[in-house]
Amino acid sequence: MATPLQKARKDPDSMKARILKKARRIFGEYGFHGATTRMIAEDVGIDISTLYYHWGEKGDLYEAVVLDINEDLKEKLVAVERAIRGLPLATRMDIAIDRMTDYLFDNREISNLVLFRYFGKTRDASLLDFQVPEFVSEIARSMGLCRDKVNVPKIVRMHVLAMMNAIHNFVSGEDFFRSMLSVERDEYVSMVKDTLKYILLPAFTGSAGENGNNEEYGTNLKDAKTPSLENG
Amino acid sequence: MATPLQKARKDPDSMKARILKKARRIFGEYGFHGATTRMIAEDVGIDISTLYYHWGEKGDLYEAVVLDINEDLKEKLVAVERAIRGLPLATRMDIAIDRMTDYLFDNREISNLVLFRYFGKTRDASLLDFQVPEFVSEIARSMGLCRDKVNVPKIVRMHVLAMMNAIHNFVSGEDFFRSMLSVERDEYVSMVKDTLKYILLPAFTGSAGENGNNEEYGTNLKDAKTPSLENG
DNA sequence: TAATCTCTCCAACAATCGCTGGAAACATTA
DNA sequence: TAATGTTTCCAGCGATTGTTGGAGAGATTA
Repeated sequence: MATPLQKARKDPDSMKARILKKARRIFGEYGFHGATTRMIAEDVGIDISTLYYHWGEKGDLYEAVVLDINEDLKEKLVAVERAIRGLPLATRMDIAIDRMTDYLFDNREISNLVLFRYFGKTRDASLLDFQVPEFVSEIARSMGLCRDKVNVPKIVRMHVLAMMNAIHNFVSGEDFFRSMLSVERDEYVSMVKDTLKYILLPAFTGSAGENGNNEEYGTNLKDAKTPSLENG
Repeated sequence: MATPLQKARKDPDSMKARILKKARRIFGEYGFHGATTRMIAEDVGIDISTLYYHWGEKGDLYEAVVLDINEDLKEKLVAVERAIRGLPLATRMDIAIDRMTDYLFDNREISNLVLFRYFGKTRDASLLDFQVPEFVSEIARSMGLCRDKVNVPKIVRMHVLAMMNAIHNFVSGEDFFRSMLSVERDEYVSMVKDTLKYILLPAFTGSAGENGNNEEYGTNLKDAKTPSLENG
């Protein structure tokens, strides 16, 4: 018994998938209340009732969008984890920042929607009460930021949140920040990466550009075996 | 010739000011489209047409709200700058983080509205085309993060953006992150401060908890005379 | 062919949106 | 007191919102 979301992800050419794709973009740009079902339907090129035929209420479509990007995000995190496994901590972070930044710049709706979920509220609270796993602990483990692989300390989860938020902010606020700094797209992207590394690497690896020797993070962990996201 | 906003800020007991205060909170919680003029009027306890009598269109009220929090933010930055002037860089950052975090936790709508402005769009773009000064260069100067006091380099402005965004995120996302971590309010606030310092201090001052000896920032700047925000 | 199922659109619904005209209530001035 | 100006509310406007019923078009099955 496949859910509508599973069907859509299985067949990307189906009408369900086409609607979902546009819905991601529009919900991401305007938020839940800023987006209208008519905007989405018009973007797909279909009548509005066709949209309702496939996805039901606006809230259901929004939930599908959130779960959809969550699935994409998880797949990407697994791929990044595989790429950095076994490398020293500083290298792991360097690569992870590069890859996640590139990926999110190519899929801006993801950052937009994550931030909307963090910071925005809905008039009808019951529309947003569905649960979405947040991966912070998994990221902490795959980065090797804590020794205890079962129970990730709260403060470490805060550190991961700070990292992820920093990336999402620069991706999602691109238009605003770029016009503020008067830079082109390419220059902005590389400035984002530089800034993220400038700020994050020293904190987690000891000093900028070098491998970790911080007493809490670093040395003993930089090539520690880390558990996998893939069986979650 | 005083603008409505100036009148409201001058007399905090006036109806204009009472409406503005509630509007800050509701626009901050729900965003421009999520908030309705009826919600605001109901919150003040007045009829909706009274709101329109004082503030005109919804977009005008929203603009007044944004300019209002901007003025508050500027005043706070001036106060913080005065408190940290002349101190070593690490101390400056430590105090600035503490004060700004406390202030924004006490005035969450500010962080909410700043983030909405960065990441959200409006259906009618012309509603948001008013300009708001962004203070990034002033913050960079008052923190002593650059030598050239006239022209703050773009990469330094990016660093300031990263700092400010990190604070706004934790303030604005309090509900979400707290339920994610299962912590009480007080514990969350102190975890936020710890995390901000853990991440930001090493990058800007060389190593955690110590004064700066970074070759770009730090040494020569930690007690440099910095220009003031007050005459802006 | 007839019947059934899947899909798409047209038209319209009630509710809510931003917004306004005009009448009261109140305060100020003459 | 009378006249004028300011503030507030009631009632309602047109437009847009989310949402639905029902009629077709097309493919599949009987």
